[in-house]
Amino acid sequence: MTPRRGIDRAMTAAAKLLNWYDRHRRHLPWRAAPGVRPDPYAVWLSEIMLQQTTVQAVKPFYEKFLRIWPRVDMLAAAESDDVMRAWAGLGYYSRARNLHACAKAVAQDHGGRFPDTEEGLRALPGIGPYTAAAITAIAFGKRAIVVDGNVERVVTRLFTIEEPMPRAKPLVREKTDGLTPQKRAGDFAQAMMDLGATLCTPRRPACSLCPLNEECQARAEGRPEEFPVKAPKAERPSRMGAAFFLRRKDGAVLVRTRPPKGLLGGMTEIPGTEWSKDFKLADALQSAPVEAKWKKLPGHVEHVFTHFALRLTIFVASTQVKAPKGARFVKDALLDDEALPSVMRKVIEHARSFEK
DNA sequence: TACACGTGGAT
DNA sequence: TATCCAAGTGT
Repeated sequence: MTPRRGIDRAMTAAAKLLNWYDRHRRHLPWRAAPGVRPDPYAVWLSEIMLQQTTVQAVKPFYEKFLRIWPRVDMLAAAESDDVMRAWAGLGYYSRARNLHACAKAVAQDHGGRFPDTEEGLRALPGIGPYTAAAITAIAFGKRAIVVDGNVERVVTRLFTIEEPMPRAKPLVREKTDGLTPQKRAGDFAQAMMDLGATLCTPRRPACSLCPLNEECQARAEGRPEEFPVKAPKAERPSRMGAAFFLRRKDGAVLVRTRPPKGLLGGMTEIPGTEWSKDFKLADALQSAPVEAKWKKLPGHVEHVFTHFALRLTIFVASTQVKAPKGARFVKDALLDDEALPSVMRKVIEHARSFEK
């Protein structure tokens, strides 16, 4: 046994991980330099965006938001439509509504400063147990037990937790508590996430490079990919529907705003039918927003949501009418600036591809 | 507790 | 092509 081995053995897992983090941390736009306390607003904004969303997808949105609204009071003062437009394309749009509501609450009820306790943070819209713990640790340097999907993967592997998720959450939290150091809890949390994102990956983890490979039970048993154990997922149902792309003579396009809650809540859409399993194409025109000579376009728009797959048939028409109740015309040049979710951008792209 | 809630990249 | 899944929250 070499002296080096003896030192490693004496180090806690947290010390090993922090040592690794100091050398291999990812450099992300929302991370402060080592030793510098980050801006809680930046930490909060990034954490909300990163919920169920990849770092790569978040980066441009984070930069855009920080450019437009550098401080929480400025975001609080923004128009809701502008926030939704800026969020369009990032998904899970209730996050954007809660983001804005949270900014207003911080500005109005907390003097523009984020609460520095988990309890205080947890009371704000869009901040759940994970985000409250993450902000407490990362932005305020206080010890908190931060458990996200990365931590779940790392910890279930370290301890070969056989109980399936999410039932194992209390045990994972308990184990994470045991690993979390008193100091540098924020760095520890980010180190766990970096480890999960770069080495302790869902498939083909790079165990040989892992700073915790000597204490990992799953690695010792040669089956890291078997963790975390998850219950089998229900299959994804299919739904169908139609959308009606109407051009006025001046080129403006008919759109409407979806109801504030639920799927794509508050976002702009091309008017259409309900999306259902038993959609009948023959009945589609009954749902057209105006009477017109609707022409069915060849092909379909396909889009996959988390819990169902959608196939839309697109109808197009051109008329000179007033916008029906609840709908409005948008100049073609301004259409792309609307709060359009990705599925609606596909609809527009499909319709445009058949023009001229 | 279980389900609703987006999107795009990786395999 | 199909499936998985990525720093979860709200109901």
